[in-house]
Amino acid sequence: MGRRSKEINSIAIAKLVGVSRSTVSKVINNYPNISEETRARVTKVVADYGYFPNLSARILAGKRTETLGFFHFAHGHFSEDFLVSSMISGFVEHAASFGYHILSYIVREPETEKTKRMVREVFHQQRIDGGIILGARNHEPLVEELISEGFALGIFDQNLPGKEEPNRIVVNLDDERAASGALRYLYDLGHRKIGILNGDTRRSAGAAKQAGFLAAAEEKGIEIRPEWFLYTDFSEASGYSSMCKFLSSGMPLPTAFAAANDTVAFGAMKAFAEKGLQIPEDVSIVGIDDHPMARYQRPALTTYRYDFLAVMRRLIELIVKRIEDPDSVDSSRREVFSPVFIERDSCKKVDAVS
Amino acid sequence: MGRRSKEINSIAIAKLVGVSRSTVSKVINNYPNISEETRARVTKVVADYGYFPNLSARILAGKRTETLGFFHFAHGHFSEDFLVSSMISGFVEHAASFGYHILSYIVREPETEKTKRMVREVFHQQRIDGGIILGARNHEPLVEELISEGFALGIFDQNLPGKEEPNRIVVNLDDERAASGALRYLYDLGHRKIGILNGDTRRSAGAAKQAGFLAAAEEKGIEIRPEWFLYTDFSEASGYSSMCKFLSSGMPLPTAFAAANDTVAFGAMKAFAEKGLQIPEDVSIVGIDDHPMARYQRPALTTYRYDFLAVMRRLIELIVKRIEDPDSVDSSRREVFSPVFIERDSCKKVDAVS
DNA sequence: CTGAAAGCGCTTACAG
DNA sequence: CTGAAAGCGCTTACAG
Repeated sequence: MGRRSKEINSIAIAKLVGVSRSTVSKVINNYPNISEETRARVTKVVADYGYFPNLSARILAGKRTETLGFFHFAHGHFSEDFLVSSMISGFVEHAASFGYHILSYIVREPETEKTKRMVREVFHQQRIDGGIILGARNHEPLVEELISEGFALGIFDQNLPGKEEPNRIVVNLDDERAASGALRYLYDLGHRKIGILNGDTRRSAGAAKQAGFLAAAEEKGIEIRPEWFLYTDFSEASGYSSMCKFLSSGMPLPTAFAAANDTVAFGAMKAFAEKGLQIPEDVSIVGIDDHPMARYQRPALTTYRYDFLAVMRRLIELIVKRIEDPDSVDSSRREVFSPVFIERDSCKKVDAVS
Repeated sequence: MGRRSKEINSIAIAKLVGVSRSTVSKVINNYPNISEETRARVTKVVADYGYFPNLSARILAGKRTETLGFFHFAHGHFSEDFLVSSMISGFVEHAASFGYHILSYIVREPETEKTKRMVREVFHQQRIDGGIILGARNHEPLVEELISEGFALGIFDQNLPGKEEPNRIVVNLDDERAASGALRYLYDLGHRKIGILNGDTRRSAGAAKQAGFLAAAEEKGIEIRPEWFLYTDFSEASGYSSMCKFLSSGMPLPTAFAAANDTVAFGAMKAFAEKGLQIPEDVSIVGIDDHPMARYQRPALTTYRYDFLAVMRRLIELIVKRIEDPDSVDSSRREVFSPVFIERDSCKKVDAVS
């Protein structure tokens, strides 16, 4: 009928071998002070009967769950899912190499009581040993609450420069460098009239990218005109609608745009296409991420590549270390990864007339 | 220090309210026969103290884990990861709507003792209530073993026509219909010299697609010449190398190819491009899947869309039903979903000369 | 090197 | 409607 019969337990194994459950347990857990002969006999019976110690009983007796929660804060839109979900495979495999299991969650409305409860429950139930947070805003109350409750958290993309943020492991990509690099690249191609498709500045990445755009503009002595500074929330839809609105405003067009991420650039490119504007003939555009789709755009999008996989690997490594030996990792660890420039076909050289 | 202090437990709650642990438990589990007054008092204290019953203790006492294992059999190549991982988000959310958690695994070498042990352990440890299997071959021994051990399994894409396969829920896409449809489409455009990029016939989808290609060819009275029948394992790399080999063989080119999936088509398109062949001017190609990248190809790939998300949703629904009430779902349930044709730019009309 | 016993935190018949 | 007690299956000091 598909119902499972009972599994064999440690008492049965002990009886079979003719030792105590303590001894079985010690063999299973590879403890010292067991004679080779006993160890061998227990091991054999365990293998013969296909015995697997019950996980819940082990956890209840004080063992770790060896499970990590992966919380993807998605804030209602699906824009990043494609990118994020394409990271999951590598993520799961890397965790597995440490012997850890991955429980995945999508967090759509972190401010909702229902969502908060769901997430907190996962931790408080002791379903996981620690969590990985992706896409949360800076100082997301839910995240701060979990940290204050003492849970082990690894966060991707969160930091407010100058602010102390204790008791968390944070791994970031160098957003400021990517953004300023993108702007400088356009400048070096001769562009002086440059527009920005800015991101969500409530998120660390958004704030850092804005800082990068502005710093490079200032460095090169070019002014970003307010009407060329467009706002998005990092989603393709917002990139599209922002650009549509701008294009139908009748304002003069800059010769190039730097976008806060590739997804936003995709949206803008769609808007350009609908208005009959050719890229890069009529307008250049550069993104950030090297989204899997970037090279399939027409034209292929020039961008900064973020090695998300490497970053996530590192985050897992650090969180596992922290879980297994809390003192081995600073209570407030921070690491930054650098992006790599990928030149493709979406930008052209232009006469540098200011 | 990041170490967690102990959580409050049901004894403490009971003491606080002035009732027994049994009563606390009954309130938590929403059992009847509790006075409204008691229920309210317990509920309040539970909320005030942020009490979450320990999961392991509950499972040990006989409750479900409310967790599903998602096992993606990847067979060593990464070809499908992109597609598969793009399904995970929707998958996780849908499971959440049933109150289920998702534990994800990538299974690379199912024949390895190490892998087998890892997978079986997840079930035997009682980490999950049931599993979802994706990408496994027909009669994959590991899967058959799990079924024979009595675990609840939902399988995507597995069936051998005519064979009885008990004790499993199987959900399939209508591969035969997609394949025969693709071939008929080419025929209707006037193509008579048609090549096939076949898939891995050890997998249900591969066998069914081959049957579909062949059936439609027979129906239309066209012959698939052996040299135009190319073999792949569903991966982009194999599509590419198969096509390269064919193109450098000096054999005459058919006017069109039908590919067992989009990924294989992508590989073939790359090979065409490298040989300077234009699509669809020199050769037409049609895929199956509507891979997220299909519309970004140059030219955009004509294909059959598989609604993977809908299929996975249904699979989850069925497996959850089965777990919660084993008699509510046939021990050998089977459902098939139909693909939808998506015409894009990779095929052209041709004079029908046999 | 081995084992008896306590303990982890819940649920569930059962009795009242 | 409520509670005392057994039981789930393990691990871990502790004693020997």
